[in-house]
Amino acid sequence: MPPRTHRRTEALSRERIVEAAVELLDANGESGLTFRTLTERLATGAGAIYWHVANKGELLDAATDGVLASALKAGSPGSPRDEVRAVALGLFDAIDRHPWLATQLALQLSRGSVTPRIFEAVGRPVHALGVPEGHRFTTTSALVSYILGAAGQNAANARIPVVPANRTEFLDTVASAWEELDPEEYPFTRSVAAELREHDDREQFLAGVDLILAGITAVHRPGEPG
Amino acid sequence: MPPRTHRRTEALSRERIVEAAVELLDANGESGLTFRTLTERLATGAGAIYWHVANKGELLDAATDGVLASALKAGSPGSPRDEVRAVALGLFDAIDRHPWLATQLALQLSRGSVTPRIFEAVGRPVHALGVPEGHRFTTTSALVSYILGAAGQNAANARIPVVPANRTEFLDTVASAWEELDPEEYPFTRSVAAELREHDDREQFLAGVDLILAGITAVHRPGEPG
DNA sequence: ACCTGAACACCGTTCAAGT
DNA sequence: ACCTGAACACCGTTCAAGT
Repeated sequence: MPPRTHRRTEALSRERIVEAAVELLDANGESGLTFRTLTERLATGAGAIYWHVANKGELLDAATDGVLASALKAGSPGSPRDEVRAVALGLFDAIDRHPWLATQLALQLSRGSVTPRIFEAVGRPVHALGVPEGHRFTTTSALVSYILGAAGQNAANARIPVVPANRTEFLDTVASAWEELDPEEYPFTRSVAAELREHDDREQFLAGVDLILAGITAVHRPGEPG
Repeated sequence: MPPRTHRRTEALSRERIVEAAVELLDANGESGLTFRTLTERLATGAGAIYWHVANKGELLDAATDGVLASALKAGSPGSPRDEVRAVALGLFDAIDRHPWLATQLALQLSRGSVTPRIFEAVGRPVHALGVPEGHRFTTTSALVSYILGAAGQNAANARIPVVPANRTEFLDTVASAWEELDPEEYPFTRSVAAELREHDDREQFLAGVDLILAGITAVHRPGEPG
């Protein structure tokens, strides 16, 4: 029996290609996915991949679709507010695990199936919250914009390679830099450096969601507590 | 006197390079800026550009910085709320004019001088609004996230080349597509297609800002009107 | 000190040729 | 029907050579 230097070659398929693409993106970021790394990983030629996938854009779309689907499918047992929070956190955590997702979502939001899926997930609880017709689209858009914007910033942070244990130290460095800023030009940013040092990304993200929820309540159901 | 086929060659400088880069980005998007197009435009060689600029990343940083500076420097005469709106609109319009700016801001927000500048511009009026210490960082972050997220989505839309006159028609196409969605899976998105058809991007953006401002008021100054 | 432009390594994509 | 891998056009970057 000859030594098996490579593991058994499974049949190439669209799924296996997309799966490998996601792994490469997760491991090495946007620039980690090239047709060279992909052919190497799949032990095949470039043409083989192009047989299953039209081009790199389609590959990125498929990767985005897959990851997005699993991010949005979390069950939603609680109140509308809890559901909004759950959907928001689902997207936040997905982008945290797959930083490239933020860029892709921003690029794909305009066209395709991405927008309706996110819209639907956020819009249902918005409706349930009692937001009147004529305001639901705008309200849902505001939430989606916030969620994607905040998660995208977080993803940008995640791209800076920092050992989790050093995160405190990292925040400390940034906070110290803020404290060194010109007091004439940056009085506010300086004054808020201490809050930066102590904040938690996830908590802060949720606080923003709650702020918008409070705004929704204030505008549309002014009688009730936030 | 010989015919002047090219206009007089001005001295190459960092400023002239960055200026040309912005023009190429505005005209043809992210992919419109390459060292080939840039050398052609400036009638020079690649090495000449590298003499003034370390690499493409630095060039993009400089382009971002310049455009951002002019976007944030609008005077602010009114109330804190008006100032928040003015800063938000300034960024929104800048990204509308320079769609590539959204991507750059998202990528650069983590490090560098970009964050403090935006933070300062948004944070000052937040402070003036009466948000108490301990909540200013989170509140400002929420606004900045929303502003960049919403503007980024808008920039993604702007990347789809549509003649302004056809915009109504374009929205109509998207809205019609939404109305064709599976009623089981997308009840909310379908129900909101009509609102999509009639919305105005800029108004909607401001409505989101106002929603967050209402939330801030509700949470931190519960006695006062939104 | 500043500029030229050929050369290099790398990228996405194509395609004739194989099985 | 599916895969191979050389080839193509293009990209960012370098660098010996010029002025």
